[in-house]
Amino acid sequence: MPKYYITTAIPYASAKPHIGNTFEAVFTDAIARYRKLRGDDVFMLTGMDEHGQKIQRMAHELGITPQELVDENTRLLRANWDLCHVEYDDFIRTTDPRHKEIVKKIFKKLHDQGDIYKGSYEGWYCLPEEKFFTDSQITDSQVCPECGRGVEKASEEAYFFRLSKYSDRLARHIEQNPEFIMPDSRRNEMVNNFIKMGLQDFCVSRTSFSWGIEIDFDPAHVMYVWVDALSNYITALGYDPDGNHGRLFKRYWPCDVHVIGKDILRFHTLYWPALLMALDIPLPKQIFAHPWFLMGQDKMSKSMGNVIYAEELCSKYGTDAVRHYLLREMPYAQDGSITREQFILRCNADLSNNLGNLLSRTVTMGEKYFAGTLALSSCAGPDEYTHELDNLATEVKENYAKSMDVLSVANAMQEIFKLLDRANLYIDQTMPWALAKDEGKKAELCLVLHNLCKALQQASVLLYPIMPVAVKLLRQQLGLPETPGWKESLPDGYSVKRGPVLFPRIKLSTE
RNA sequence: CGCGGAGUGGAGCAGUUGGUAGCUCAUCGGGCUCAUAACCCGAAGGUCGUAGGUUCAAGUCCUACCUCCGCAACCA
Repeated sequence: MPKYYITTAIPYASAKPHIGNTFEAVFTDAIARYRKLRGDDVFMLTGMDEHGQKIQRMAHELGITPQELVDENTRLLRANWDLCHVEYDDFIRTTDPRHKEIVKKIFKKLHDQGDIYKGSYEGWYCLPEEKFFTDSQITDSQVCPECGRGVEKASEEAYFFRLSKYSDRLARHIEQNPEFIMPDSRRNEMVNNFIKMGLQDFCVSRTSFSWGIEIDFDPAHVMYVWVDALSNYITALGYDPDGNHGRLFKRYWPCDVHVIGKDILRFHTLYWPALLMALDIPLPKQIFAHPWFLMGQDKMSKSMGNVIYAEELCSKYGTDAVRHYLLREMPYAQDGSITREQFILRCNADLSNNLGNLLSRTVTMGEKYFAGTLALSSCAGPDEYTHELDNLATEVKENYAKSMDVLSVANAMQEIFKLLDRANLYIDQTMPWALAKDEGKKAELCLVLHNLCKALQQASVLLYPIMPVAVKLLRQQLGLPETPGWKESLPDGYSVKRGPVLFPRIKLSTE
């Protein structure tokens, strides 16, 4: 059985999860569910990044300990994942003892072999904010981008990782493995902006705050984000710098795909691979940087007050509708857009009118004309329509798989709706209500309903990674096992039973 | 001249290797009644950012320009 290891990035524990975090988790979950459906041995990892100065400050301002703060935000994140039916295999927190212990060993090993060295960090320092800023953040005005007060050049003793040493190897690897960074445009950004200019060492420790993993051999320092956070992908699997790796690491590493946001591309495509090279373990096969959701045309931000949270949408319209929207509307490489109106229109068109209504009319006719009991044996033999539907279903499934295989989820979903559209048309073409009036056409009528149930069953398989719970409800009405199988087919005999409306239409006016 | 994208009917988007411009929503007309006022058919609507070029043929390649967005390192 092929293995498949997939991860989300670990969000920073400074705030409750917004719709972008939710998207990433749902997207990753959908891919993981798809791979499981295909029969892979899947391991999905997610977690939380819990250290750093910002956490320390926030906790201080709130009058609580950093640990209390991250405990609460991690709880919120897991609640969000649960709400959205994100089924992960492990959740790693950078404050977990298992993580800290290994990261310390990693840091020590890298230091001992000379990949980490002590130097000094230079930047623009804002005294009142106690923060460093880069040249590009300061512009010409020489004021703090956060508080507007003056900044001055300052330096601080810090450890650095020798990224420069791995420049050439990294460049070669990216060139020889075009699928390593996806989409293409993101790879180009990294290559042109960084690789070609030669990589600079990066800072991996700080002395200006204490909420981080301690560096045992130099207690004045704590680890700065990179070594700490990025390592989560291997510490969770039981990686051991001494070589006594855990079972999971042996089974699942190297990672098949790290799903991340486009904002942290650099760290995952340059820093992380170089760290792995230094540790002498294989690189992940792919880093996929997904785009962002915009609120209409605008970037979502707390200061603009236009941030959307999954909880609200889920409670109003249902989790599966939210998953459907997020996955359907996020393009492969460009930012997607979400507004309340777009959301409602999309749900009504795809879920209520197309999918839900198709199920509804099919099951109703099954009950009305056959008392809910359908059997292939009482159907007429396959006709032209049957072959056409079967061929379409085969084609849709193939295209769906091709798209899902390259993480193009929105395109895969379009395929499913081609089949559902065709089934809705099929009803009008065959007019089962007319067949029902003629006792002599009972077998023909039976075939129509059987073909409709078959189309719904086929669609349910493909929809499962997207909307697991709705699919379960749909299949109940068709008398099928709750969980679909990739290669399953409709049984010869089954009974349909009308259930609650799958996706009630949402009225725009009530909002 | 920093780098990478995007600019397609009212709106949102598809358009792999160049060969009659498609989809969803909205609009208008018609059909049907099994269904969640849902479903089906038809129509109107685009000089595919601008200007050139290559080609028998370009949204699809080349050049220039305009507009918008992202990236531009030790920033979580």
